[in-house]
Amino acid sequence: MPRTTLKDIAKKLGVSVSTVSRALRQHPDIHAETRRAVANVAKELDYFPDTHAQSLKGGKSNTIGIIVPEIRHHFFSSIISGIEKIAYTNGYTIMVCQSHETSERENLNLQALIAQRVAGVLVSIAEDSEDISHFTRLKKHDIPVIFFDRAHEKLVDANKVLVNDFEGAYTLVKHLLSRGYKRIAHIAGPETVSIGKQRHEGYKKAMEESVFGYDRSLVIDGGFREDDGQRAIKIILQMINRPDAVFAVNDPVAIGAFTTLKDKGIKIPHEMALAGFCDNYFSSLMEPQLTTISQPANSIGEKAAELIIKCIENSEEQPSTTITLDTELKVRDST
Amino acid sequence: MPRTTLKDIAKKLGVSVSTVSRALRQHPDIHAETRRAVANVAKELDYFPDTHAQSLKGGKSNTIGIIVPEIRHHFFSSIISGIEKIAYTNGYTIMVCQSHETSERENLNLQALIAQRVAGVLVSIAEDSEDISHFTRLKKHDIPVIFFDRAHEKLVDANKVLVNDFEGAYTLVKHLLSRGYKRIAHIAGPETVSIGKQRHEGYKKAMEESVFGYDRSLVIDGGFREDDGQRAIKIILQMINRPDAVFAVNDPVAIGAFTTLKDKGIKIPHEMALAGFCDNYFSSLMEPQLTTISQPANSIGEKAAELIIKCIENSEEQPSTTITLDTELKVRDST
DNA sequence: AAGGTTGCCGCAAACGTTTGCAGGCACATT
DNA sequence: AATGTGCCTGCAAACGTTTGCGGCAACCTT
Repeated sequence: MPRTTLKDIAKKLGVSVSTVSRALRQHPDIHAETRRAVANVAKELDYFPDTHAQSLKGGKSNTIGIIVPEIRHHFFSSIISGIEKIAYTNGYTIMVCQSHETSERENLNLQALIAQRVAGVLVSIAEDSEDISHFTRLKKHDIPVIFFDRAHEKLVDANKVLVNDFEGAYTLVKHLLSRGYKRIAHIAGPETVSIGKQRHEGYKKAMEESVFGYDRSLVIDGGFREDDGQRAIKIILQMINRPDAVFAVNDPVAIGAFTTLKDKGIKIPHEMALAGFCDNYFSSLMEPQLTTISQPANSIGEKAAELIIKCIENSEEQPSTTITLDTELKVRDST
Repeated sequence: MPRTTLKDIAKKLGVSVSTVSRALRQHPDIHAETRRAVANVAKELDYFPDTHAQSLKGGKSNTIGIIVPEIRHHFFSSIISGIEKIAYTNGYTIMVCQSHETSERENLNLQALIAQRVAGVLVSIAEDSEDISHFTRLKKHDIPVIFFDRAHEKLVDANKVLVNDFEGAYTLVKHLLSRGYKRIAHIAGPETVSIGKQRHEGYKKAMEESVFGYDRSLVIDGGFREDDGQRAIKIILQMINRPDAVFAVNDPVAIGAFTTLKDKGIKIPHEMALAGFCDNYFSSLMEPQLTTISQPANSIGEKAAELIIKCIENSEEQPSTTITLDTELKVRDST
């Protein structure tokens, strides 16, 4: 059975296709009775407008594209959940892509989204996004884009929804210092990505203000994934003057460090304290519960969705805005 | 700037639109030189075919719809990840919807997916899906559908990718019995959903074979969400003859029970053992690590994606198949 | 040289919608 | 009776693609 179209309804009622279209869209030109009749037949025949035909005609679709590094990370799936909620209530559907932390995949995802004529794109960039030229293609295609959680340092005039990375890191490290930890290591992310740079800066400032000072050798560079955390913590454990606390740049890295520490039988926090930027949900499930800077994943998604919809619907160029959400220090057992 | 179309390329080269279309699709009728010229201009102008126009013409899109109860659950996001991987390598994109465990939202999601003319739908039904008539609409629209993880008992001739729920539950409860637990409670899910029924059945059989027998009063009915687990474990804790072990039907329920037990300071497994059907990742992060029947979430997604693509591409009606994946008993600290 | 073959290309229709414009009808106004 | 005024509806074009069919050269065959 081919899908039912406007033509089917029109034929059944002996009216024209345009009348049916207008009737369904509540156009005032159409007689109330006709409208009712159309509505009835439409329901009877289980009619839906074909979104492809609609977008083809209108040049726009009602789909919002999302690119995240990994769907599986609770932090990102929570954000997606937040996005979906807002998108849904505004009549948009979402299309989710994963970059797997590579800009190559990011680029391909972007192609697919452009081909889909998405109304807008929400993206949290991959850890290796050195070259960000692929995002300029969106501009060429007049597709608004919003960067959430992670942005690139070169992206200055862009819409962003971020958390207060610098301040969060600063607060957390201050907390560690106040707890009496003396050698605090930092498992850092790539400097080109905002959360990598800003969190490192926050750590740096707090350390500089301490009696111990900032020591670059206590910073282990890496990516944003679990195995980066595993690798880094092993390096830290072999340091001559072993640190007594670790600040991990994000969720997977903290978990990688966490599991490795447990595997090696190292007691948290007595032998090594651990804290990081984490999803609240996760860190409270673990044992010991992790002290973290908790990030409002859902709100990030909601704000980002609200902003992109605003950009889509007021198509006049908006000034680029940055929304910064506050983080919260959650002191728990791991420090 | 409007997007570049076939017409733009054609105009620039002084050929017809159809020639450009064929050239890009490697049609043998087109001269090699022409084809090269077209390819060059296409790249220069950053051309992508408009998927809406394509689907409108072909009546099919390259989008696969997915409906899950919650994206945020690691189990489902892992499945989605598996689906995305296979879909991606076969040139499909995915569109993700959440039912939030209500069949009402499920229905609306379905509408959106039909309107999108998705090529196929993968769905894990909501816990309250009593009425499943909305799925028959897909059939009317000639859209293949595959149920993964959860199916409905009334869906007999449908494609399914499930895990061996009955056997998994049976094996797990046998394990608990062999560990010496005497009063094993079961936090059950809705009977209309396959995983609810089958896991209960597995539990029942194992108990019937034990010296203790099957006692319906040890089974607490509920849904599939975290608060169901919390509610159920509280009931269990207040039982006159308190059980010494609990088998939770799924991931969120087990976590709900877990956190509640910890909050109340009840030692696992000494005062109460806990086990469940869980995602492997999760259960190994918790402390004590949870004994579980681990489910191959990624494989479920991959198999489901492979199957739906087969259904889409061999459009002749396939006989309905059910793929059952094996589970694995992971004995850990919680029992 | 007439007819046949082959290689390359364009015309036009079709997919399902939306929408500016025009037209037809009934009624009220001169 | 002719004109004007709403009200309702239909025509047709357009969005960007794909594709069957036909056309027109150039070449080959007898």
